[in-house]
Amino acid sequence: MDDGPVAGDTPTLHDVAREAGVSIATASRALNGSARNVRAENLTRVRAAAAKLNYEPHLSAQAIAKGSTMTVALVVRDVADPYFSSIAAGVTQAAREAGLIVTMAVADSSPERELEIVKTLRGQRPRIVIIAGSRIDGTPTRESLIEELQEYRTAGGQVVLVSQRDLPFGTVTIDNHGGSAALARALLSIGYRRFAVFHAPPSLRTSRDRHEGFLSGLTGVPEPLAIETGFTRAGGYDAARRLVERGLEDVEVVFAVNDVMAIGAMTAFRDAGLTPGTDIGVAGFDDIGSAVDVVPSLTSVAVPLREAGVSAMRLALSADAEATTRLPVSVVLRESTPPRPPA
Amino acid sequence: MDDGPVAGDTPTLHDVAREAGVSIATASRALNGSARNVRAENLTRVRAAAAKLNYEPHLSAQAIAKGSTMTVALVVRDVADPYFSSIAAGVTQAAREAGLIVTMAVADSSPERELEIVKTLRGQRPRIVIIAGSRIDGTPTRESLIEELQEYRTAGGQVVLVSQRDLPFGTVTIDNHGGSAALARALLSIGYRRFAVFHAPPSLRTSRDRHEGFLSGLTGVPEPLAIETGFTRAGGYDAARRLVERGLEDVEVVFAVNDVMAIGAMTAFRDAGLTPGTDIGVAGFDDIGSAVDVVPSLTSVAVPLREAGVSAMRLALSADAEATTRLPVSVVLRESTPPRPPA
DNA sequence: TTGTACGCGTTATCAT
DNA sequence: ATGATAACGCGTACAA
Repeated sequence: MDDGPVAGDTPTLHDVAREAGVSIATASRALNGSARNVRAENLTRVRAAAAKLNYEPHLSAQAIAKGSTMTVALVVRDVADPYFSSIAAGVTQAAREAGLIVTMAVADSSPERELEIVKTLRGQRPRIVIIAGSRIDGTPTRESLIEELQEYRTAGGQVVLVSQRDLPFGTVTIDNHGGSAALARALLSIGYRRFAVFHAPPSLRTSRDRHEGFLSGLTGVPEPLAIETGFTRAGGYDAARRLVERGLEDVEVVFAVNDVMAIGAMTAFRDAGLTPGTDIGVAGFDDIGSAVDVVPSLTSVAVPLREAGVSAMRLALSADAEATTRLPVSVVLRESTPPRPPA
Repeated sequence: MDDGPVAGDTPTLHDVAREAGVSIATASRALNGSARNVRAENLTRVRAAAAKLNYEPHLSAQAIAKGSTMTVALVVRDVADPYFSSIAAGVTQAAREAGLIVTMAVADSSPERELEIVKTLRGQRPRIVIIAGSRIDGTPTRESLIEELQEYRTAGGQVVLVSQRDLPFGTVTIDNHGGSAALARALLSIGYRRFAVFHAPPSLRTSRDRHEGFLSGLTGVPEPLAIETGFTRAGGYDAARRLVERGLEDVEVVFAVNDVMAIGAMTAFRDAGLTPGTDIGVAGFDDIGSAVDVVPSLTSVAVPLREAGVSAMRLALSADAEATTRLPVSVVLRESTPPRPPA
């Protein structure tokens, strides 16, 4: 009658080996390594012992022994934002399928914070680093960040950026420019001629691309009115309020560079006594879940966010260091931009 | 002129020590341990060397050397759901303040998957395990899960459950029962008398608590009509459709046990030609962000989700193994339940 | 205060 | 096929 390990102690490989009556090396082989090179009987004995002791290998120990981890480090701007949480969902799903563990850090829209995260993240020695929604465009930390990310590479890690292009790393982009252009053409085709654009500061690359893409899709109409504001619901609300104060004049439809801005704008219009869809058209970008639940339902450009997360992982696992995946988007016309009869 | 470590190699403490001309032990003390016991000059030398080499300590190595990690393992039902992503935001924020690393796993609404996750998670030897939105009520895996979680405890880890009570672990609950009762009283006070409840199967504890709480708040009115459906937007849509098909009869207001269900229900009513708020009142629970952006804006019960995540971390760090934090909720009446003049 | 040496749990190399 | 044993990178007694 053996009394096993001391109560309250987590069993180690050593305990399993002892329980199975084999050496620790054989136990290791039976559980993790090349199971082919171990006698069938010992294999079952070890497995039985592991099950009996409820043994789980110590990942950290494995990591330092093998010289590499099973970790993918995910950095997002804000988990609570449906945009990023959808990407995170895709990443975790793909990571699970690949048997990897996901660690998550939140950058809070701060480039400094982001740099700090990426720095300390190195301590984890992640196999893969995925950064979603960074705004490293034109920030003073840009160079340092690139440098820091290079180090992961030389250390054998993969770096993938989501929706951040022009950097020497694997990249998953969504076709912001093309999607906005397609939206512009769609709105033209159903009769709209006078446009306004609610956009964020151009240093935010996503906003700039969508803005420019929209302009490129407009032909033969007056220059749209551009209102700069925040990339948030509050920003959209504020821009709409300013537009109303200044006088709608002949603006027929507003394109907000993302859905939450568009939804905020709709609420602002309504607060000002205007009915979105009827008095003024509204379109967004992202096609977030609630786009179909607002009234009127929101015209938008559908972005496969979850797919973006999955693609990021796929890219990282492909070991193709600087490949780019561009995700297709699709225009979804809804009630917020009803067809407009020619004047 | 020294040539430092081989290019492409991640510097170790050994490299730092060599660069600074001290022993590994001194380098270790200077960077992490008791910095008091090292001469000022060596301290600066080591720090300079670490900075020059851009050294980051290998967390896995630290973990096995110290015998404990800096990891908090977060298990959520679905990251893409705003409910859980808000909790996750709170957890990551609090973890950051405590200098801990968050790993995230998604349980996909499956108790089996949840058990599997909790099992393999042990490999991480997390300091803290936080489980949000489990549905371990009455499932066959319940006992195994409890047993598994106990092991974390005996291994020196902390376990905290969010919105899951009656288990021998730290718990953060939201006052589902009380909040629903308060909502019921509020609706009574503005004139509603005939109710319907859209709820999920009672094995889902959250749904059951909200349902029962609502009933307990109703006095002197007919038994509400109860429609069982899924805990999702689609479930809400479906329940509303069924209610309409069956005939609204005298139902004046619907309470859906969460907001996404309520929003789905509103869309279903509208699809059926009814105007929510006017033809039928609708109320939800959670007060998710889009509650103010739907039309009519949704009456709900506000839940401090982010706070829940923060509280879970606080609880875990307090080392008070089985304490319970109950988060207060508050009724928010909006346009979806306009005051109803007495008949 | 500093350095030496051992231990953490695992994998991998090398004999056997 | 199996068992010693040397790594892996770090913390920390212990000795100096």
